[in-house]
Amino acid sequence: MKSAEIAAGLSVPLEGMLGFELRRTATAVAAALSDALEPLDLRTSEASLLLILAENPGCTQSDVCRALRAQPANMVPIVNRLMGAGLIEREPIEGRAMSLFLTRKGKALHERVKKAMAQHEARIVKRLSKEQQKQVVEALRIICKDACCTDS
Amino acid sequence: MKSAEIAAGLSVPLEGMLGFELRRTATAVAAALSDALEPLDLRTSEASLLLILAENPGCTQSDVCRALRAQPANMVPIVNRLMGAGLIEREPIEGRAMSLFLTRKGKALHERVKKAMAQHEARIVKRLSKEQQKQVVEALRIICKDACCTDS
DNA sequence: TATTGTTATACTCTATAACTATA
DNA sequence: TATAGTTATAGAGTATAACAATA
Repeated sequence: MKSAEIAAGLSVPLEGMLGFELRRTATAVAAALSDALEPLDLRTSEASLLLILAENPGCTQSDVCRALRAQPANMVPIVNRLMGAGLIEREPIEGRAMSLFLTRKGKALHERVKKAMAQHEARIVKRLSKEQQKQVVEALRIICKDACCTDS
Repeated sequence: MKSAEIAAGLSVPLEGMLGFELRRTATAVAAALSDALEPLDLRTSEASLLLILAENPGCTQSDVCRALRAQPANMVPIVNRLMGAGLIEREPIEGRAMSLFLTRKGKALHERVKKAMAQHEARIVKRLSKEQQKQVVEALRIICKDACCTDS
C-alpha cells in the first residue's frame, strides 16, 4: 500500500523502477539544495565551482569541466556571474587558459557554502545509516558507469 | 585513487557526497533513457504517460499529475503531442475533466515502450544484486521524503 | 466556488556547432 | 594544429501566475 497510489488512485508502473525513483529523488534533492543556497544568492552550479576553487586554487575552466563532466560552453555564464559578483578572479597563464582563484569575498562566501552544503547533505541522509550511505553512493557510481558508457 | 580525480588532476570535494552523486547518476541515466526512446520518437515524459495510460485507461490529466507529482501546466504539451501523433485520445467526462485513453496505435507503441524501458532498467542495474537494487530504491525513497518536506 | 485544464512565461541544466585566440 | 575559451542557440524539465470552463 503505497501512499502515492492511494492518493492518486492510479497504479503507477514506474514506481519501484530504479530509473524513475532516481530521477524523482534527484529532482527533490536538487530543489532542496537550491532552496538552501538561495539565501547566498548562488545556484547549485555556482556553489560547486566555489567549492572546487577553494580546494584547487589556480586551476583552469577546462580542469573544472573535466572534473564535473560539464561542457565548457556551460561554464562561461557561471564564471562570468561569479566574477561579476566579485567572488572569483582570473589570470591568464598559458595559451588561452585562465587560472581561477577565489577573491577574499569568494573565500568568505565559500565558508558559508560549505556550511550550507553540509547541512543539506546531513538533512537528506539523516535517516540512513553510515553503512547505507556508503552502499548507496557505491551503487550510484556503478549505475552511473553502466548508464554512461556504451559498453556493448 | 579515483579515476575522475586522476584524469582532471583536481580534488573534487563533491565526490562522495550523496547529493552530488545522485545528480550525476540521475543525469546519466536520464540521458541513457532518452537515447533508448529516441527510435520511438518519444521523450521520457511522453513514454511515462503511455505507461500510465496503459495501466489506467480513462484517467484524467490531473490524476496523472498527482501520480507523477507534475504540474498540470506541464502536462499540456505532452498530451497535445501524443494526441497529434495519434497515440492517445480524450473524452470529456465531468466538469472540464478529460478522460484519457490509448488509441490502437498508442497501445502498439506502448508495447515497444515497455520493452525499451525494461531493457534500459536492466542495463543500469545489471551490476547490482536484487538485494542491492531493493536497498537503493528504499534509500532513494527515504531521501526523497526528507528532501521534499520541510519536516522541521 | 472549487476543480480542471490552458496559456504564457521563465529559469535551470544540458548539449551542439561554429567561432576566436594562443602556443 | 591542438587546446582553451566563447558565442549563440536549442531542447528538456520544472515552476508560477493568470485565465477559461464547468459542475
